[in-house]
Amino acid sequence: MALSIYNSLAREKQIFEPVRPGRVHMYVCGPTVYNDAHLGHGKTYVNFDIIVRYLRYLGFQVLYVQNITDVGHILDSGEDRILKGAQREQMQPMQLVEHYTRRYFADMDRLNVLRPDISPRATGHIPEMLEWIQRLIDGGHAYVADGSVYFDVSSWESYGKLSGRRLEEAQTGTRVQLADDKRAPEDFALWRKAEPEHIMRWNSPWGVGYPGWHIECTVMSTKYLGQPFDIHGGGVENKFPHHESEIAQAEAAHGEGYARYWVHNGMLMIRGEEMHKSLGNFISLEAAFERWDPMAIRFFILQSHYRGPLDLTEESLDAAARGLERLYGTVRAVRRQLESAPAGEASPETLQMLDTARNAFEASMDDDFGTPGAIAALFDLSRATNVQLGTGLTQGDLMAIDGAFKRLAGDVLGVLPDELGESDAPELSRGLIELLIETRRNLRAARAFDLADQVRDGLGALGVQLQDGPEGTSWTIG
RNA sequence: GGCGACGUAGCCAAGUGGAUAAGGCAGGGGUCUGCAAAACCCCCAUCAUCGGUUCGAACCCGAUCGUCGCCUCCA
Repeated sequence: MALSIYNSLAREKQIFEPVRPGRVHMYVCGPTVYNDAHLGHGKTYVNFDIIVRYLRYLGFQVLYVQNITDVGHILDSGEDRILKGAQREQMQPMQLVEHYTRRYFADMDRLNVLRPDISPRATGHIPEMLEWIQRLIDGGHAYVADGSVYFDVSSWESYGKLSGRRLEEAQTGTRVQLADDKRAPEDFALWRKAEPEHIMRWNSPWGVGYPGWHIECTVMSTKYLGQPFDIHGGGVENKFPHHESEIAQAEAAHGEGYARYWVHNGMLMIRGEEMHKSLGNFISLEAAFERWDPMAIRFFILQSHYRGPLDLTEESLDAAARGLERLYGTVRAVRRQLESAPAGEASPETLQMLDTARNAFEASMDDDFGTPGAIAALFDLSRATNVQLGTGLTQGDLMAIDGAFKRLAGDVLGVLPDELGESDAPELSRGLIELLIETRRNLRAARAFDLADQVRDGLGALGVQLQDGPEGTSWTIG
C-alpha cells in the first residue's frame, strides 16, 4: 500500500510522490528561541519527527531542515520578542538565542525527537535574504517605502490559495490606523527599517534594518532543499499569514512550485483551551518532565492524530503513561524469558503474528501517518505476545518479537528505549533487590506470609514492584 | 464580522457510505495467586440535535445548538 498524505494545499489526501525518487526533502518551521519550549512545541516536533522516522522506515533518504528563528520579528506593536527576552534576562540578543537554542535541543532530545539534519539560523542568512528581496523588487512584486520593503500582494494573483482567504477589498480604501508605509494593509514586510533603539540590525541596499518574518523560511528552505521540495510542515496557526506569504514570495521569485505537500499539525490544548501565558495554563516541557516521563508525553501525543487538536489533562496523560507501561511490560517479559528460552528458530505462528501486526501498523501509518492506529496494532501484538509467552517460545521466537517491537515502537514511534527498567539500576541495588527476593521466596516457602508481604510492601514503597510468575519473581522499578 | 476545524462510551481517542463502531485508561465479573500485582478471558457507546439524500450514513447535504482555531506574534 502506498503512503498518502493530507496536503493542505489540495485539501485532500494524496499519494505521496517525491520530486526525486527515493529521496524526501522536508522543511518544518522551527521555534523562535526567546523562551523555554513548552508542551505545544513538544507536540509539533514529535508530530513531524514521526513523519521523518516513518519516511526513513519506508526507505526514503530524508533531508530534514528545521530553522531556528533568532531574528526578532516585526510586531506592529513595535515589540520584538528577542529584544524583550534579552532585556528580561540581561543578556545580549545572541547570548539569549544561544541559551534557548541549547535548551530547546535538550528538551527535544528528552522527547526522543531526532535532530534535524540542518538547523539553519535566520541571522546566518541575511545576504541570501537581501538577494531574494532584490529579486522581488526587480520583478515588480515588492516596493521600497522609507527604508522598508514590502511584498505587493496585489501583484500576486494566487495569494490566498493555501488558506482559502480572499483579500478584503473593503479595507483598501479605509485609513490604516497603523503608522505604516504600506500601500495596502495586506502587504507584508520583507525588510523593515530599524529604529535607532533596535539592536539587531544589518546594512541593506535600503538602509539599516532587519528581515521580515516570512522571508527566512523561504530563503533557507530553498537554499538547502532546492525548489520545488517535497514537504513543508508547521503548525496550523501558521497557515496564514506565514505560509501563505512564504508561498507568494517564493513563487513570485522562482515561479510556481515551491513546496509540493503542505502538512499542518493541530494545536495542543490544555483543558480545552489553547495554551497561553495570559491564560495561566502555560506548561514548559521542563516542568512537564518533572511530573511525567518524557516517553509518556511522547506516547500521549502519538495516541491522537497529528492533524487534530489534542486536549491535555492530567488524567489523560496519566492514562497514557499507564498504557505505555503495558507495552513495556510485554517487552520486558519477552527479554526476560529470552535468558532462559530453548534455542530454536521462530515458528510460523510467531512470524504470522508479527506479520499481522506489521501489516496493521503500516496500513495505519500509510494513511496519513495514523499513529493512533499504529499504536492500537502494537497493543494487539502485545496481547497476542502475552498469550504466547506461556507456551514455550524459543529464542528465535522471542528475538523476532523483540525485534518487531524495537523496529515499530522503537525506531518508528520512538517510544521504546533500548533498556527498560531493571538494567538501569546500579549494580548494588540490583544485588540487594535480588537478595530480598530470594529471602522473600524462602519466607513464602516457610509460609511466613506476613514477613514475605512485609518485604514486598517495603520494596514497593521504594518504587520496586514485584511480580510473582510461574518461573519465579520478577521486578521493575517504577 | 470573515475564513476554517470539531462535537464518537465515565475520560483520552481512531474510524469518514456497507456485515459485530479500533485501541488505551477507568469501572464490573471471572481465571491464576497464600494474598496482591502482572497477565489472560468476558462485560460496558448506535456516534451533539433535527431534517434530508441513499437499498444502506457516525461517515454525504441542510438547519440548529455547542466548543475551538485563524484573521496581530505564536508550535
